[in-house]
Amino acid sequence: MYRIGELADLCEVKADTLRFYEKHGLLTPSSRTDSGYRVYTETDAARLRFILRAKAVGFTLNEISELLSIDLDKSNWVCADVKGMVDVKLAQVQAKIAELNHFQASLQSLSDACCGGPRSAEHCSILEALESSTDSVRTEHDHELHLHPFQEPTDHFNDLGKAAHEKSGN
Amino acid sequence: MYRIGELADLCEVKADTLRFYEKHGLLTPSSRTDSGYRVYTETDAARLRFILRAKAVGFTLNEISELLSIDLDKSNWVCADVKGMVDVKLAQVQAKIAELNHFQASLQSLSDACCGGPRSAEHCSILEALESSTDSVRTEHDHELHLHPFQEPTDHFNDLGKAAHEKSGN
DNA sequence: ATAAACCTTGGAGCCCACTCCAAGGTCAAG
DNA sequence: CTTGACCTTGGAGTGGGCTCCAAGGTTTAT
Ligand SMILES: [Zn+2]
Ligand SMILES: [Zn+2]
Ligand SMILES: [Zn+2]
Ligand SMILES: [Zn+2]
Repeated sequence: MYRIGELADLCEVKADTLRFYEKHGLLTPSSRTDSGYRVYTETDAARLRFILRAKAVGFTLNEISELLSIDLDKSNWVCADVKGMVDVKLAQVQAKIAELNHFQASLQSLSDACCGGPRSAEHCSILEALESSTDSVRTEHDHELHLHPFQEPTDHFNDLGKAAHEKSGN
Repeated sequence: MYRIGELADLCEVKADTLRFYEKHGLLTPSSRTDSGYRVYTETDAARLRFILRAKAVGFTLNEISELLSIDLDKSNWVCADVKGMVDVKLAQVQAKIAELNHFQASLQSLSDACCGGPRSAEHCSILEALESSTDSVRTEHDHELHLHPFQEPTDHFNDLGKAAHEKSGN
């Protein structure tokens, strides 16, 4: 038997969260004290742990509601039903990962092209890339050129060397 | 000069979205007709494209507001500022990817352990894993045993063959 | 002249999972 | 008997990005 704060501490959740789960039908305490305090049994605690484990693998609370009702009525469901839910979620997660991998690659190429230094953002290749319609990103390879405008012919060599370091835009 | 629907079609966005961006200070049309219709210039269109490109690399609209104000006032910002925003976003995206990779691995091991067949969910290893406190997942390797309770000794061979296909739980 | 296709506004609703608040009741220790 | 830690409720707020609605005004084609 736990009061709300005890169960919350036990499962490293806030009491507010337990009230929220109750409001949404996921976890109703088995009883109340005379004064109205929620009283959770060990069974309630097990149900909370189920919820938290399902959350830890990426299910939403709505999906967890479904899983809970299946769990309480197993004989009317088959493995295909349960595995179906997992596989749908898996596909969603994989789709999201793919999207974020796109973001990650784009951000990395923007970051790589920018010197990150104290020079004016007027020359910043990140802003330039966001302004322009092309997908390629210019690398900021012209620092010394700006700082030393009167270069010797050997700077052509520098330019070529730097150019070789540049990432090609996609 | 575009009316709202024209710009929306041009950039494959809904007119509602453009009004939403305006309400949130991201994109205000340069003028209005006498009858109150929004009129967008080519500059406005460029700004919208900036917004859409920033969205495509994962920035939120609030972050895009910041980027836009930097872009309009470049001389008062430096590369470090811009690259900083990109790198913060990059770290956020990478953290989210890491979380989703966890989800993905957990879901995959749940899925792998379940037969996905038409048998009662009473034997489902997915539900069992969500109920139990251990992190390992039992593989459902006992189908034929249940369906054909009177087996010949050769079924031991079947069991071993199946066991070799099983993924080990984590 | 009239219909169709456009445009205007303010505001509500949605998904998701909390999180916080105010105003009060309860309970154990000192 | 007071203090402080706990508990109760309903409801509002957060961030994010739209999306839809109603009730009207405008433009264009026929
Ligand atoms: Zn720079
Ligand atoms: Zn830069
Ligand atoms: Zn099965
Ligand atoms: Zn199963």
